[in-house]
This record gives sequence, structure tokens and C-alpha cells, in this order.
Amino acid sequence: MADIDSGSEQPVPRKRADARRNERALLDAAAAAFVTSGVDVPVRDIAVRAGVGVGTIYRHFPTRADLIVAVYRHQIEACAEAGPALLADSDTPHAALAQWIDLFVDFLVTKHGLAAALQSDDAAFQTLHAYFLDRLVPVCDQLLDAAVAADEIRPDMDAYGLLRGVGNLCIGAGSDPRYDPRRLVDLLVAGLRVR
Amino acid sequence: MADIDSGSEQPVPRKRADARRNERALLDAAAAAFVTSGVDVPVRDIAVRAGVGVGTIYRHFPTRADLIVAVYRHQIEACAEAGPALLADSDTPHAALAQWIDLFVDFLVTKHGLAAALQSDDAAFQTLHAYFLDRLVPVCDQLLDAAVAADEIRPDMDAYGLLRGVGNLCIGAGSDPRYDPRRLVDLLVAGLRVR
DNA sequence: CCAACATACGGAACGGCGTTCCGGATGCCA
DNA sequence: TGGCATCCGGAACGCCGTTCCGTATGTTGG
Repeated sequence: MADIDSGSEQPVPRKRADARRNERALLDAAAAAFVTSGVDVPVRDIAVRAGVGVGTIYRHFPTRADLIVAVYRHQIEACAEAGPALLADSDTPHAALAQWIDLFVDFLVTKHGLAAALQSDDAAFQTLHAYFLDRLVPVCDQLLDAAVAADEIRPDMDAYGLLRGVGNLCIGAGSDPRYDPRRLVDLLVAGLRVR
Repeated sequence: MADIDSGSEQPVPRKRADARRNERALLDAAAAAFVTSGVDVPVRDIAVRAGVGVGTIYRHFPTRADLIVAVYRHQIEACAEAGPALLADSDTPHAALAQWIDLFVDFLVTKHGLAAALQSDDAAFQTLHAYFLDRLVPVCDQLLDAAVAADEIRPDMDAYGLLRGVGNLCIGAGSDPRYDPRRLVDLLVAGLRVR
């Protein structure tokens, strides 16, 4: 808002080489640490893996949410972009919705602790919350609207509530073989159908 | 299993008066603290409320789960006992199941942080996990069996998975007016119905 | 090639929290 | 009332997130 860069070259003069190197190292280290210890892995562990000090983490990623978003951004984008594609390719909007939610569930259940972090009311996770919502709620809304228009599901379900519900059901996936989030999500989506 | 007390008087000689007083004070303080700050309230806060040292908490309730169970035992028992009663009084087993689950949801959504604690894989919560499961899974099983026998729901849902799913859906209740666990649970239960 | 400056780094330090431990106090019973 | 088993308080320890600043390093103009 302060100044519009009317030129074309980047207004930010380019970061120092070591800074870029460290940011990359941190992303790699965090991704690896998330896999082995979940997204709640202690900050110091990530720092050790990346070979940097803890201060460097906070300089690049002020909150844990920023780091998580940076690590998973590509996958979240892919999920968001898959929505319209599925809607175009599927036989019915409800089928597209079901497939898209499956995609979302597949993403969540393979990220230890992420589903729980998504629901945390800790202020440090607000960015995470916001990013997921901004990116996925509109897509889900579009799918829901199409299914409602096709008279396949009841019209009184909003995308926000559905996504939070699905996210919640994914908490603790893999902790007990008797708990299968996919099945419950399927049941939930089945419950959406008009009778 | 070691020795059966064949007599009638209590084998444990009775605790000291101050110990009983403190235990009562701790239960009251914890109940109040859970209401205002959730079940994750710092141990020291409970100690201050009860007017005791932190050591006294750990002596009476070795883990946080023990304290939570002690505080809510009555309500959990009441919920468990309501199962058979509902089954006897309701028109159909499915109605009884739905009502019973409503009871469970009502309990969970009014206990800030409890649903999340129930799913935590932290070792400190194992007792909590075990108590809920021991007490409620058989009841839920009975209701499910009856509904299956009446051909009202699909037969491939186990009580453990259902209860965990319902518990998960209750996480974060009240944090956002757009998120209504009751509605999602209803949808889930609706999804159980045979078509 | 070399200063001199902006930028970035490392890790010590701080506060909050759960948990343990033990010297001292206190109820209980003979 | 004396003596003992029981119980209490809170200091102390370790883990963790977060902040901060003296130091190191990349960059750039001369």
C-alpha cells in the first residue's frame, strides 16, 4: 500500500545466499522431522537436523504454522486444484465431492499430528487454520453447491463445517488399527445424501 | 487377584483426615478449574485453587487422567447406565442409539478440551482412554447390535470406531459458531442406516 | 582487491510447565 | 502424651517455545 513498484524487477533486492540455503535446508529438515516425529516435533530437533541455530528457524518461519504451511503448500494446492477437475470428470457432483474428500483425507492421515494441529485453538496455529480454510473452503463450497443443484445432497451443510468435521475425523489416524477415519468420513458423506 | 478380602470391613485401614480433606478439595478445585480453563489447566493452578502444594496433587492423582476420571466419573457412569434404559424405552433400537449418542455428545461438548484429551496419544492419558472405552464401548456395542438385529443399520460398524469418531467430532466444539458437532454426529448416525 | 555496511547467524537466556523428591509437619493410636 | 506412620509443601530439575544480541558473513561500491 505504501509504494507501488511500477518497474518489473523484484522490489525485494534478493536475499543473501546463505539465507536462501538455510531456508531450503530448514524446509527439508522440517519435512523429514514431520515424517518421523509429527508436526509437533520440538523446534530444536529441526534446527539440529538442518544444522542451524534455533534463531534461524524463527527468522525464516516466525510461527510453527508458517513452517508447516511452507512444507505442505504444494500438496494443499494440488488438492485445491483437483476439486474443479474432479467436478468436470466425474459422473455426478456427489461422486466428485466424495472423491475430493478422499483426497483430503489421504493427505491428512499421512501427516502425523497435522489434523490435530488444524483444530488447535493455539494462536500459533492461526496461520495454518487460515491457509487451509482460504484455500479449501471455496473448493468444497463449489462441490457442495453442484451436488445440491443436482439434488443429490441436503442443502443445509456448509463447507466450513464439513471440512472441520472431516479434519477432526482424521485425528489419531494410524494410532489404532481399529480406528479407520476413511470409513467414518464415507459414512458422513453418505449421511449428506438426500433420501 | 492377589488376595480376596473375605471379611466385610475395609482392608485399607482408612486414610488420614487431612488426606481425605485434601482429596475432596482437589476434586472441587479441579472441577472448577476444568470449567474455566479446560482440562489442560496447569497443575499449579489447580493446586492454588485447592490450597495445596503440587506434590499433593500427584500423591492423590498420579496422572492428569486419574484426576479427570475422578471428576467426571459420575457423569460417565450415568451415560453408560442410560444405554440399556434408552433401549428399553425407545420405539426402535436406532432411536435409542441416536439418543444415547446425543447424551455422549452433550457430555463431551460441555467439557472444554476433554474430547481432544481423549484422542491424545500422550501416555499420561492412557487411563482416561481406557476408562472411557471400558465403560462405554460395551454399552454402544449393545445398542449397535440391537439396531443391526432390527435391520436398521449396516452391520459393519464397530462400537470402538464409532465412539472415537463421535469423540473426534466433538473436538473444538464452541470454538466457532459455524462448527456444530451435533449436526455432524447426526449425519454420521444417519449414514449408518440401511438404505 | 578491499573496506564497510547491511544482513543473517548461533546459541545463551528466560519463563512456563510437568514431574520428582525429601525435610518437615501432622494426624493417629497406644 | 509420646512416638510413629502418613502426608504435606514447595524447591528443584528437565524439556520446550521464544527472544535477544554479540558475532560472523555475504554483498557492494570504490
